[in-house]
Amino acid sequence: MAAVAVARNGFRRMFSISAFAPPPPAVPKPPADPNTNLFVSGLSKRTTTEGLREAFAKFGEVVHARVVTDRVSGYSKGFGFVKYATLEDAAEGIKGMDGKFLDGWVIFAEYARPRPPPPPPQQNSDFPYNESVSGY
DNA sequence: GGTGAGCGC
Repeated sequence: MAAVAVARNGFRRMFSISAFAPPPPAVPKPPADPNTNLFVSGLSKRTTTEGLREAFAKFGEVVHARVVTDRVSGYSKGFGFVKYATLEDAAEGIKGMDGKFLDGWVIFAEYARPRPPPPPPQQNSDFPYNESVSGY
C-alpha cells in the first residue's frame, strides 16, 4: 500500500520540476502586490505631508502619510507614501487619485513595494566592555 | 537652487 504512494510520489517528481516555464525574466519594475501602502509620485515640490493626507483622505481612512524630503535640505523629493487602513480604501485611493491633479501636477498613485526591514537597534549591553556605545 | 524618474528611516 505504501509502496503505491511512494511510487506515485516518485512518478510525480518527474513532473514537479517542469522542463517548461523557465524562471521569470525578472522585469525591473513590475507593479507591487496590492497592500494598504501607496506610492505616490509626481508630486509638486510644494506638496506637503498634510496636503497629501488631505487629498487622499477623501477616498478612505488614511492612517499614515509622508512626503519624502531630503534629510539635509528638507526639500521635497516629489513623491510620498500614503497608508490606508484597509485594502478597500487603498484601492479607492488609487482609483480616486491616480492621474489626478494635485498642486498643478499630475500625480500617480500605485501600490508601494514592501520596504526592507529596519536595522535593529542592536544594543550590545550584554558585554561588560562595550566601547561602541561610549559615544566617543 | 530646486532638475521630474522614482520607493521611505
